[in-house]
Formats: sequence, structure tokens, C-alpha cells
Amino acid sequence: MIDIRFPDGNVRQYTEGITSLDIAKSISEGLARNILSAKFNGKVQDATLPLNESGELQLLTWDDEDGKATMWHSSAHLMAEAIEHLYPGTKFGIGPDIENGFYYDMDLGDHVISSENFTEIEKKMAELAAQKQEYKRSEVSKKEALEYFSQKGDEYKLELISDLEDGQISFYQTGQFVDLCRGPHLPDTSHIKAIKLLSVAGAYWRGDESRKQLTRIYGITFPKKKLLDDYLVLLEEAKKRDHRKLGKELELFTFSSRVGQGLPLWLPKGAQLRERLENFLKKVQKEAGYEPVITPHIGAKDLYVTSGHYAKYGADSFRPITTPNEGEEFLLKPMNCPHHCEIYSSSPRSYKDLPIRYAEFGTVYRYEQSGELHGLTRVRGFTQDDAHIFCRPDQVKDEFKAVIDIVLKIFKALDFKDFITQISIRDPKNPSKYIGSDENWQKAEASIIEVAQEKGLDYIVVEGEAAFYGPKMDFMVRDAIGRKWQLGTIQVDYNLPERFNLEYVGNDNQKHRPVMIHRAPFGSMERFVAVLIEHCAGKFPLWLTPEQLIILPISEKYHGYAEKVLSYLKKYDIRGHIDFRSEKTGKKIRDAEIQRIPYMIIVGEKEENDQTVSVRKQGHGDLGSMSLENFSRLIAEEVSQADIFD
RNA sequence: GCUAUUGUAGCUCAGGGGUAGAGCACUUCCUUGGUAAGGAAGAGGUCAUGAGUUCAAAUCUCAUCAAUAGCUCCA
Repeated sequence: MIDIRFPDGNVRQYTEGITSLDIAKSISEGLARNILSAKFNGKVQDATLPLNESGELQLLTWDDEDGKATMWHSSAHLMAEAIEHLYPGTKFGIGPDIENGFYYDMDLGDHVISSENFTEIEKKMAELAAQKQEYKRSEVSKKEALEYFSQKGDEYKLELISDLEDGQISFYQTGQFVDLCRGPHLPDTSHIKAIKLLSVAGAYWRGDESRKQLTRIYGITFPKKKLLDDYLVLLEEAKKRDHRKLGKELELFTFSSRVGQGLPLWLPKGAQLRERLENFLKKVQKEAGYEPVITPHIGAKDLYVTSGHYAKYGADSFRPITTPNEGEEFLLKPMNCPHHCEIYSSSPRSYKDLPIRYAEFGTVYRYEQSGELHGLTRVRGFTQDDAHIFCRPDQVKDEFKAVIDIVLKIFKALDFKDFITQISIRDPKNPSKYIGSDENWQKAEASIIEVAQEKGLDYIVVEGEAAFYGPKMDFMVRDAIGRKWQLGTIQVDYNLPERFNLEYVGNDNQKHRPVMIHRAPFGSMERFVAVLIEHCAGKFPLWLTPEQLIILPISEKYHGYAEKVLSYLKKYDIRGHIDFRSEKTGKKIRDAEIQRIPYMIIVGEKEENDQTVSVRKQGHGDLGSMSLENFSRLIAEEVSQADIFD
């Protein structure tokens, strides 16, 4: 007998060799139907694999990320099986599960697959799934594996196998389709109830552009039709929220090929929005003891040679610009830190001066490959809400904490409720990759983790993801429809103070090296605005939105009253304008709704006589009529809800 | 940067070797209206740019520029 401990702490006894699936059956029919795979002693494996020792067991269903992964990985096999039926002779590369679904890379020979073929492939997959084919695992020797695929003529699988060690190779078979795979897989194909192929694209074999381009088909599957329908609605919703589309519709920003790729042009409304965000942060930073600094857009090449960035990124940057007579070289600045270091060292510093916090909305230019550019999220010229804190080692923790407070304030003000933080620390196996004393690193890593705990943050720690100069904390938000975005970052840096020879005089009258904290709560204004647009679907919070209201006179007779209302509201710093067009009210409302103007003020005979306004809220409909005073109070309250003007 | 697709009016898009189309937006006129589209008329385009093929190119070919998707990359 073996002891199996379940996640709830229960321990039950089973005969040796029992499978997770059988255990599920012993618990309930429903669970047996829904089990996709199992996690045994921390390792995800087939539900049909016998358990030969005592251990901890978690039965995985669709509700577990690992369960979903099993489903999608098995779906990739199912797709390959269907394609082998439809296009015999297809050779297969790799077919993993991904965050949302799966893909399979394949060489179709002379065949060309386009999205027009999806329906027939989906149909075949559904047909095979319904046959309840088992995923049969078998262990094979390297020799057998090589023989099988050389007979099949699949050079991709042969290449994969030749990189594997003998004794660790397994095959999975569904129907006639045999694939090299470490698993795990579903008990059988009947779990796959809803199938959707999403896109087809080229992908180089093993990501190497010197090698053959294979056809990659992306798809997703679900255990219930309803879940697929929900997912498709989500995709539609994501399309509607695309910041590139909304940016155009709401006249926030544009691009011009004459200006150049990846160089955004902020239109008046977008610039206004961005300015409000900047002013908000400036105010918060001022309260937190930051001092604004301003530095030029270019810097001598040597500055970046000193910082070490030239060696690392110089080849992939815009080429230096040179003075006509002296041939001096300058770089468009790709970052602000070296400039700020020079400000720090412009004067001797005492330990009493620290921390010093320099903040700048610094516009930087980085050469991004043309294929990487994407709306406002990936551009070649952008503005960081940058700041560098120069402090003593004993101040790192408090400073870090204070930066977190700023990030949290921003998230709160902009309604990012769901986020996690990722703490990136050194790779313990590879200490030579990093600079700075071991002691400093330990201190910094420990402080960041402590701070995260003290702040009650939901965090994960990832080893080996730290920058070479120090550990960092990144903030990932989940937007209103569940997509993840990386925004702010806080980094501890021992490198630049060293390279720029930054010093302060301690209370021991000796020179010491300060520690630098780089931080950008928004990340970049461009990227942040893009994420914000998608998060709120263009319906910005009232304090931010370029146009807070529009006044809709019922007819020309009430234009005078409309102007009176507007000038009253403007006294309270409320932004809006009047729709003077000779359109019907229904039309004006429709246009204002589409423009996502938060409040529509309808004025006609009744309002003029009573000196009131009739208020309609975007997306909510008629709120009834109220006095101007009450309306401005309503607006003021909503603006202050963001808790930004405290 | 690589591969594929795309580029026609301000926007969304149809068309396609014989000289340009729709809807919305815009202008003017009629209409003066009560919570998501009132009516009419008008104006607006070297069909991304450059070259080639052709009697003739917006249409076919090539190059360039840009966009989109995927790959690779991101201080």
C-alpha cells in the first residue's frame, strides 16, 4: 500500500500501481470525467501513469493552469494527427502548449495551408476527438526512436532526438499518429470538445532565420463549447480595445511615414491626456521629495562608453551623430541615467545629503527592429517617467518602499486593481555574471523581498532574471479583460555608481559609494497610455479624459442657455464643449456616446425655465435633471474619487 | 532584420489593363427636434512612392516606403 496525500491535507491509502485516474474515480464520477492530468510530488504527469510510491498528489482539471496546459499540448497532437490524415507526408517540428492554446510547426512540402483550410482541419480534429482515442505512452530507446523517424522521413524529429539522451525518450500514440514527446497528455481525446484554429504564420525551424521556415498553426481548445464562445467574445473585445484603433478614433495620437517609423505624434487630445498623467506623477513625486532635473536629448558617445551601454547595445543603436568640423561623436540618448549621474557628481556630496532623487520625463531614442514596432507599446522615441535615487546602502530599503508607494498610488488612481510583482534576483549557480559585492547583493535582495512582504504585495521571485548590476522588481498588471502587461520597474544598481565614480563623504570622513535606484512607475508614457486605453476601452477616468462633457442643446433656441451652462461649469474647471450642429438630439447623443464623452448635458425649454440641466452618463443612460450646482458637485466628487488631489 | 499579407476619399472598405465607387465624416440648404443615426444637394482621390512591360497601368512586374501577423530582439 502507498500513502497519497491530497492538497487539502487528507491522506488516503491505495494499492501500489494505482493510477491518478483510478483515484479520481474512487473519489467521484464527476472528478474522473474532468481529470486531465496529475501532479505527483511536484511533477505533472499522465493521469493514467501508475503511482508506485507514496507522495503528494494533485488531480488536475481545467481549473488548474497545468491542467489547461495538458489539454492544449494534447490538442497540438490531435491537430498534427488531423493534418497527417489530410496532408500525408507532412513533417512535424515542435508543437507545444502556450499561454492561450497551442501551436504546431510543420513542413507541408508543396502544400500551402491558409485560414481557409481551418474548417476542414477543425472538422477532422473533432471527428478524431470523438473517437475517444487514448494517448498511449511508450518508452523507446534512442536507436528505436531514430529508426522510426528516419523511416518516416521526418528530419526535424530526427534532429530533436539526436539532441536527447538515451533512456529519456518517450513516444505518444493517438490513433495512427506517433509523436516524440515527453508528455504529459490527456487520458484520451474525448476531453477536447471545442476546437478553434486561430492563425497561420511562418516560423523558422528552431527560431533560426538561417534555417527553413515552417508553417505554424495556432489553435485553442476547450472542454466545453461555452468556454470557446466566451473566448471568442474576449478576442472580439480585445480587438475593440486595441489602442491603435481607439487612438485613431479618439484622436489621441498618429504616425506619419514622413516623420518616420515608430515615432509617435501626439494629437492635442492625447497630449492633454498625457500631460495630466505627467502632472499627476509630478505632484506625487514632489511630495515624495523628488527634484526635477532636465537633460539634453543627446550626449557625448563617451558618456555611454563609460556607462557600459555602448559596448552592450552600441551596435544595435542609432549611429552616432558627429559635429561637422571636429568630428566629435554624440548619441541620441537611449537612457537618462548617465546624465543624472553627472548631475550627482557636479558637486561633492555628504552622507547628510542623501538620498538625492532626480526626476525627469526624459525622452529617449532606441533603435528597435522595424518588425518589432507596434502602436505605442513599442516605439523608437519615447518618454520615460524616469528618476534616479542616489542613497546610502542603509537607505535602500526605505527608498524602495517609498517607490512602491508611488506605484501603488498610480495603480489605484487608474483602477488597475489586479497586479502582481516579480522580484528578479541573481542566478545562484552563476554568481560571476553579476558585479558588486556579494554582501551588497544579499542585502539588496533581502531588502526587496522584505519590503514586498511588509507591503503585503502579491509577489513571485524569479532567479536569474536580475540585471547584471542589481536586483529589480517589476509590476505586471492584469487589465479589465484579463491580459497581462508589464508596466513599472524598480531596479537597484551598484554598477553605474562604480563606473561614474560616484561618491559621498560618510560620517567617518571617508569616501563611500552611493547606491542608485532606477525607477519608472509608468515605464514609458507611450506604453502606459497604450495599456490604459486598452484597460479602460477608451473610457478614461473623469479626471484624465480630454473631454469631460458635451452640452447638447435640443434646438438652436437654447444655444444661449447652453453657453451660459458651459461658462458656469468652466469656472469649476470642468472641461467640455457644446454641440452646435443642427442635428436631432438622438444623433448628438449617439455621436457623444461613440466618442466616449463621460457626461452629456441636454438643455432645452424645460431646463432653461428651471435653470437646470438634464444629465446623461456615457454607457448608463439618463440620470434625470438637476441643478447646475448639484451637477458640478457630482463631477467634483467623481474626480476626487480617484484620490489624486488629496 | 527575416517570412507572409496589405496599401484606393478624413474613416471603414468595394472594384480592377480602356481614365474612380459606397457608407460614415465634411460643406450648404431644408428641418427646430427631448435621451444611440431627420431629409436633400455638394465638395473631396496623380488609387503609397519610383521605375518597367504595354497603344493604354490604379489594375501586371520589380524596387522603395509604410502598415498588419508571426519569428528573432528589447538598456
